[in-house]
Amino acid sequence: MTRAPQKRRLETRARLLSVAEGIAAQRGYAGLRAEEVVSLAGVAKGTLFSHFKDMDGLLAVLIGGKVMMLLDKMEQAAPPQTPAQICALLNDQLEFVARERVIFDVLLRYSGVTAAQAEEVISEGFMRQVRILEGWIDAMQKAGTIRSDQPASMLAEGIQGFLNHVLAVWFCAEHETGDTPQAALEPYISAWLVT
Amino acid sequence: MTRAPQKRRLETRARLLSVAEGIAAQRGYAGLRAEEVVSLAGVAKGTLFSHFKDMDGLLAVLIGGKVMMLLDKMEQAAPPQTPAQICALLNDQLEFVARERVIFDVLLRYSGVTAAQAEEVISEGFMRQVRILEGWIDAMQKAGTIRSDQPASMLAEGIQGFLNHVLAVWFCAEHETGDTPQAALEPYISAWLVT
DNA sequence: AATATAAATTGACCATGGTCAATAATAATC
DNA sequence: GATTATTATTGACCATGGTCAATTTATATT
Repeated sequence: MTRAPQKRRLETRARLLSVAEGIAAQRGYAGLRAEEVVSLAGVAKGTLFSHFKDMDGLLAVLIGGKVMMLLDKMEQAAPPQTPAQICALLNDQLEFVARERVIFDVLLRYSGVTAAQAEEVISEGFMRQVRILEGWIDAMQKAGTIRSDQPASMLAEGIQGFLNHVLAVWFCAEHETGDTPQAALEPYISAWLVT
Repeated sequence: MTRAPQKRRLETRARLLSVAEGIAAQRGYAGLRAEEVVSLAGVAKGTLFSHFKDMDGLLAVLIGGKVMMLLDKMEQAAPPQTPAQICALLNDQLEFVARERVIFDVLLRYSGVTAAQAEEVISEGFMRQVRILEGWIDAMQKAGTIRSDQPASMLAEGIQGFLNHVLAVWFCAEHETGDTPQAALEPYISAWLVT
């Protein structure tokens, strides 16, 4: 049987996260160095890796937190009534992920449908997003403004696919094309949801 | 003006690739170690990185080669006439990518719409695949078996999005769900192409 | 053939993530 | 409060990718 973590451990973890967040805010997530985090947090290197499986694990917690905040906002907003409004509500999220390739990478890696590790805030966020989308879509289906030949869950997951797709293209194209991910998303969503 | 590469360089490159391919065939792409490749190829470490930007660059060339072979096969096959047949033709590709997460990662990273580096076989493969899909879809649109309210190019790119989506889910779920990527793909494609 | 210029390769060197036996701090038991 | 068991932390150590000034090899020029 595993015991609850001691107070000291929780404090250490909080310090590591807060330091890491500070660095990330300044130099970006990709700019995080294990050495720097532990030195600023005043702990040894091994401690970091006893709290997080690896650097990606740390990133996942940081990024997962941000995503949760964005989802909170999404949930509070008035439900969309058109595909275009769905896109508008996904704007912030798209903008956040588009900021750094490593965000996209981490989200894609840890956004499992099934949460294996407890620490994986990301899986949770992923599932939560699908649920939100599903709710919206369900309401729109009942209103008759979009197709109803497919279950809402499938349409919702499809939207996540398109989200990832436009982001992938965004990063691959190295921002050469003027198209933002937001602009690229709309046609897909519209075409996906048409009656 | 940059000169054409000398014979020696081409030989070295070929040896590096062949050695790397051998190791990959045995231990998987993720099992490639720079030290091992150069030692088996009989060159110094720096040589490898003068031929390829980094290990991912080497992987990209190896994987890009395989993808090209799969595309050859796809091109030779009889054009599909239903969404299900499209999926069937994408089977091999899906199976190849599903084999190792690192394949998916490399493809996603380098599958840019615009090829920056000459060496990026992957971008080329990516574009070629869209063209093939576009050809199929165009024919099916003319035959009236699928929707025609969207340009073939958009539908083709959407399919690539779904491909990546089911692969992402596949790797995230750690193969827990019995669903293969192939099985997961079909509903999306059907729903995407319906009239 | 001797010399000059450019291409190709080398390997010592560094940066960074990650490990793990040893130690310190905390909680449980007597 | 002394003893034992468990949890938390430590930091020397390793693995691996990647760099770059120096060196060797090939090509052009005289």
